This record gives sequence, structure tokens and C-alpha cells, in this order.
Amino acid sequence: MTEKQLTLQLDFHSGLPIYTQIVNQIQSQLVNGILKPGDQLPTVRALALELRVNFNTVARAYRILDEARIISTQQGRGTFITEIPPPEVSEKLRNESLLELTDRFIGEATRLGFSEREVSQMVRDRLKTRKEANVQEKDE
Amino acid sequence: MTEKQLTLQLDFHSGLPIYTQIVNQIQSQLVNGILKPGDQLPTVRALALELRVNFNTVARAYRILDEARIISTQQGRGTFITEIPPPEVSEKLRNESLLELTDRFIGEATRLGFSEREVSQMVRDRLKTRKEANVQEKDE
DNA sequence: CTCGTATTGTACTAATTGTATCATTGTGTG
DNA sequence: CACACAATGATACAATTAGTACAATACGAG
Repeated sequence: MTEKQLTLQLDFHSGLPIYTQIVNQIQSQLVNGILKPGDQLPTVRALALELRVNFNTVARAYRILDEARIISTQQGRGTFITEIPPPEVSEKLRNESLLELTDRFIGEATRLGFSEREVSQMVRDRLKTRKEANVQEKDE
Repeated sequence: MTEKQLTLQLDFHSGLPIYTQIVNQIQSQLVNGILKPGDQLPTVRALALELRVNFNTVARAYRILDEARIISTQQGRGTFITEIPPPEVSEKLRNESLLELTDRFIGEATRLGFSEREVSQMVRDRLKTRKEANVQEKDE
């Protein structure tokens, strides 16, 4: 597949900036396996046209994702989902980083009013969904 | 519809503060269906110009309406009548926001090279730790 | 291979929008 | 009159999005 449709749903009144919504949804689609490492994203201009948004807004979203090493933007080439880099960190650091990440996640969810049960349930749910998606893609 | 006229009648001698009149009339128009959820209101400056009033006065009215969750003001974007979704829709949105949050979390963890098992384990662990901490802090 | 051109992302700036803070005005009360 | 307080205005600021010019890359014509 050379071209990805990348269906994004923007809510212009949600309070979340457009660029944030783009960032979130791309990340989400990556987790769900809708987007995979190596996939080419639409050009900033193409996606902007489709979303009826200025291309700089898309560029901003891409830049954020790029800084997070989630995508790789290359001038004159395009934008691609990065291959998952093997994180070469010590076991200790590794654990600490997951702990921090997890605490931040739980903290944010709690702040949004979700109960621990809901958080726990959703994590189970999404991990399961993810696993199933990965099984299917073995066929390709 | 991209632009709303929003005809307001101010009485500068009524004794009622301008901002109160603006608040009242917008609320009234919302009740009467002249304004509908999702509608964009004029910018503070545009409405102020039309009403021959300082834009801070409009901003004050908007802020009051915002605090009452009647409108949603967004810096750099504009001001909109809040969607008042029925509870089940609200529940849906709530779930989607947790879903997105969770997906982002799992995505980051995975990108850092953590397995699903590790993620799952860490979430359980931190939730447990958290719960125990909460029991203690009941004393405060 | 070389060059021109289209395509793609980047950088910088401007425009639009709401926010925060303080000053001014007006009005009522002692 | 003097003071307090509420309403309004002035000014500077911050966030978001858009406009414009530019630079790197790809790619086909010659």
C-alpha cells in the first residue's frame, strides 16, 4: 500500500487545538495498528486540504510527532511512521521510565474523572484489541 | 452557517450592567432556539464594535457564560455555544477520551520497547500502590 | 549525467482570537 | 467632600491558525 487514507475526525469546537487532535488521532491509529511503521502519511498539504485546515497546522502536528520520534518527516520526501527503535537502555532506567509513564497516564486519567476500575478495564481492553489486530496482520 | 448575526439590544440607562445584559440576552436567545449548540458567537472585538462597547465588557460576559458552561471560549479560535449532549452521548465521549488517552499511553510504552505484559503488569502495580496510598491519606 | 520542474517539508511572519492586569469612571454612602 | 466599590476601558500578552517565501529532494527530459 503506497497511499494511506488516514481518516481523521476533527472537532473544531472541542476546545482541543486542531494540531493536538491530529497528533492524538495519529498516535491512536498507530497503536491500533491502523498505521504501521514504515507507512507514509499524507503530505502536509494533502492532509490540510482534506481536513480544510491550513497546511501549517498539519505541519505543526507532524513536527510534534517527529520530535516524539513517532514519525519521521523528510523535506522533499514525505512523512513516514518510524520503525520502532530498539531502546538500548539499562534495565533499571527502562523500568523507571515505564513507571513514570504509567503514573503520568494514571494521573491524567484520574484527573479527567475516571475511576481506577475504568482505567484498568480500558487498558485490558485496548491491549486485547491490539493483540488481535497484530494477529490478523500476520496474513499480509 | 458560518456567521451569526446575534442582534442584541442594549439599554445603557437601564441600570443593568452591560455585561449582564449581554449574558441575559444570549442565554435568552439560546432558550428561544435563536442560538443553537455549536453556533459560533461573534468575536469579543466584533461584538464590542457592533455594540459600541469595550471588548473587555464582551469578554466579561463571555467569561461568565463560559463559567456557566453555556458557551466555550477558546483563545485563538473563537467562542461557541456548548453542545449539550444527552447523557448517553456524554458517556460515549467520555469513553472515547479515555480510549484515546489509553492508546497514547500504550503506544508510548510500546515504542519504548515494553511488552504488553509489562505494560499491563505496571498498570496493575501502580493502581494498587495508588489505592493503598489513598487509604492512608483519609486522615487529612 | 545534468538540468529544470514539481513536490515536499521548513522557517518566519502576520492575523485573529481570547486573557490578564491595571487604570479610569461613575455612583452611592458615611 | 471623601471614600469604597462596581463597571468599563486601555494596554499588553498569549494561543492558534494562516500566509509567504524558501530549501531539500525526486524525477523525468534531453
